[in-house]
Parts: sequence; structure tokens; C-alpha cells
Amino acid sequence: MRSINSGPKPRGRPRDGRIDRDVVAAVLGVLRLRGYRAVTIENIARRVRSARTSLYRRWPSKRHLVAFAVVHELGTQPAPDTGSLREDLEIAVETLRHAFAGPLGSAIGGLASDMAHDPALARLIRAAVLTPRRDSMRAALARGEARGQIAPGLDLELLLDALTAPYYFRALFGHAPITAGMNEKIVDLLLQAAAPQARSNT
Amino acid sequence: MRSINSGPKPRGRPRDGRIDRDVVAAVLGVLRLRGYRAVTIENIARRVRSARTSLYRRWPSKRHLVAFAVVHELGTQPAPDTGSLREDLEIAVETLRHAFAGPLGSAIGGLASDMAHDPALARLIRAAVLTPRRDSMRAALARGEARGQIAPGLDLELLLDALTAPYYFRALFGHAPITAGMNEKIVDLLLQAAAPQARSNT
DNA sequence: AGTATACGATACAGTCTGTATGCTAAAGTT
DNA sequence: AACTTTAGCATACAGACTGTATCGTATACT
Repeated sequence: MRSINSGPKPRGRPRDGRIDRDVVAAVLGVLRLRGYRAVTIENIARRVRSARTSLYRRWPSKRHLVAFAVVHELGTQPAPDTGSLREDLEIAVETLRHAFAGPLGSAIGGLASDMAHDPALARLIRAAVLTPRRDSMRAALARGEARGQIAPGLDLELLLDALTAPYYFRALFGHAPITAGMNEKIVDLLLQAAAPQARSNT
Repeated sequence: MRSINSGPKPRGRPRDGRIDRDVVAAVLGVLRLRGYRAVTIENIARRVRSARTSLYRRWPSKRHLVAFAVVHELGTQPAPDTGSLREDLEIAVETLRHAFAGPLGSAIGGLASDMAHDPALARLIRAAVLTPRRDSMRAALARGEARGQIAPGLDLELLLDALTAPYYFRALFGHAPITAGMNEKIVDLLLQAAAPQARSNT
């Protein structure tokens, strides 16, 4: 969202970049300290000392504002190509672990809730962060498959879910901590699951 | 929450059971049709034709109300002991799949968001639904371990997360459908992951 | 100078929250 | 039958937030 706008030359008074920067920082700060519910247009406008109308000019509602901030924070962070599938995946999930250690942990619930009401927002968020991340991980899996580390014909979408969903799940429900050691364990678990061995234990 | 209250004899005018029943039905209906945001004390009270104060007498806030309805809908549904680990797990995840096909799919995001603000509510929900479900699945895994189907020393919490989190994840973000066929695949994937074979493919 | 857009301030109607108050209804207790 | 206790209903209220609108001012480009 909010592309670099390399389009036609802008007219009129330009936007105040300070507001955009301050708003993102304020949203992340409020998310971390006071949670999703405390993020309101009103509240954020007060914090950055601008008028509410200036925020409404940029984002049509609170959920778009939060989405914008979260996209900036979480980023796309593709899995790299290190030559080792295990390393590629560990690096990819590490970005998840790191993100949920920050202000995002308390944001995804609210964001997911808003996505349920607003299909356009849901598409936007998926396209901005979920899809690129998954694409890069899927590519890593494909490289691994070519090297014989992954059983052919496996449902890679499900594999991706099993690999990443636990981070979201723990961030959402807090039933177990998100630790650094989790990265190695979850990757190990699913590499074992995906290995092209004797697949049978009924 | 709201135990059967086998305590001391109640005094005064008894609660109107119709309200409790109607409220739960109304909450689930609104969740399904209009999503989490549309669930408000005001709105629900209008629907069941009772006064807002009658609802506040029962639940201190909207989030407790939703939690109550969701707990009733999702239930505890333990994994049974069929003698087959695979079957036990498939039955357990089937209850998840089924639940997220209903009105709960759009509720968990909002609920998780509220849990982030209200630690007491979070504990309550975990204790009422998450923990019993996990306990029963953990027991099933322990039985499987005793039968030699699970590698000893495996992190069972993580295994449980990898097994169940994909349902929540898909319900929340909608990037992939929650299908009936998913049950067999995910159980298969994680039984393979947990199998006590040669655990090494660096 | 003229045009176009942004910013800040203010206002407004609408919705929801939580709390409070009074009145009536329905049960058990004495 | 009177009393006590709690539930339900209606109403009110202050506070917060939402979205929209309007107006004057500021800042860019042409």
C-alpha cells in the first residue's frame, strides 16, 4: 500500500511526511503499550499533534491505518537461498518470531478481526505481507524438493501452514511462549514430516 | 464460566433462562451474519428484546459475552481413545474444522484481540476451551508414544500447535480454505514428523 | 496571480459503553 | 399476608469514538 507513487507530478501543497512517519511510530507504540483497542484515529491524532482530518485524508479508517503500520513493521522478508533448506526456513520463521516479540503480537488479533469484516482489506493485507512471505518459503521448499529433501506431491500449502501458524497461534492465545529455540524445533519437525521416506504408520 | 451453580439455594427472583438462551443464539447469529464488530451489548439486547441492564447483570462486557457464546459453541470435545492414534487425532481436529465452518470463524480474531487486553479473560478462555482440548490430544499422543508411534522426548506442545494452529490460521487470514480433506493430511503430516525413525536430514 | 491540495480547528449527528435510578415482577421466608 | 431479595424493564447521562462537513490558512506548482 502507499506505493512510491512514481506517477504524474503531484499538484498543490504536498503532504507532510512527518505525519506519516509519526503516525506509524505512534500506532506501533500504542499497540505495544496499550493494545489494539487503544488505537483510535482520535487517539493517534492527539499523539502526533495533527488534526483527525489529516489522518482521514490518508486512511479511510482505523483498520487501514493499523494495516499500514503493520505492513511496514512486519515487512516482506523473503526466505533467502542459502543452499540449505533448513537454513532458509529457519531464517524465514525467525522473522516471524522476531515480529511477534514486538508490538505486532497484540495487533494480529484485531487485524484479523477487521479482515473478517472488510474483504478488500483482507486481500490487501494478504497481498502485502502474507503472500510474498509464503511465496519465498514455497520457493525454498521447491528447491528442497528438487534436491530430494521433500517428498514429491506433498501439499506445500499445508506444510507452510504447519510451519508458520504456530507463531500466530501462540501470539494470539498466549498458551505457550514464542521462543528462539522454537525456530529450530519447528523446522526440524516439518523437515522430518516432509522427508521422502517410508510414509506409513497407521 | 457460569457454572451449574450447585451452591447455596438462590434467593429472590430467579433469572430468566430464556434470556441466556436467546442471547447465545443471537450472538452466534450476529457473528455469522454480520461479524464480530456487529456484536454489541446494545445490539444483542435489542434482538432478544430485553434491557441492556439485564445483559450487564450477566456479563461485564461484550467480550465476556462473546466468550461465553463461543465456549458453548466450540465445547471441549476431547480426543477419544479409539486405540488408533491417527483416528484419535483426526476426530479431534475434525471438531476444529467443524467449528470454524460455523459462526466461529469470524469470531476468533476479535476474541483473540480482546484476550490481548484482558488477561483474566484470556485465562478464562484458555481454561475453558483451549486447555481441555489440548489435554485430551496430549493424552492421545502419550498413548501413541507408549505404543512406539511417537519419538520419545519430542516437544509435544509444538506438535500440538503444528497440528491445530493451521485451522486457526486459515480461519483468521483466509488465505486457504478449511476443507474436510485437510484433517487427514495434517494428521498424516505430523504423524510422519513425530515418528521415531532416523531423525536427520540436515 | 491563479490553481490545487494540505493542514488545523471546529462542529455535528450517530453509536456504543458503563453506570445509575426507580419502578415493577417473581420467587422464598417469617 | 407482609417482608426480603433478586430480576427485569425503562430511562437517563456523561464520555468516547466515528465519519462527514465546513472554513480559514499554508504551501506547493504553473
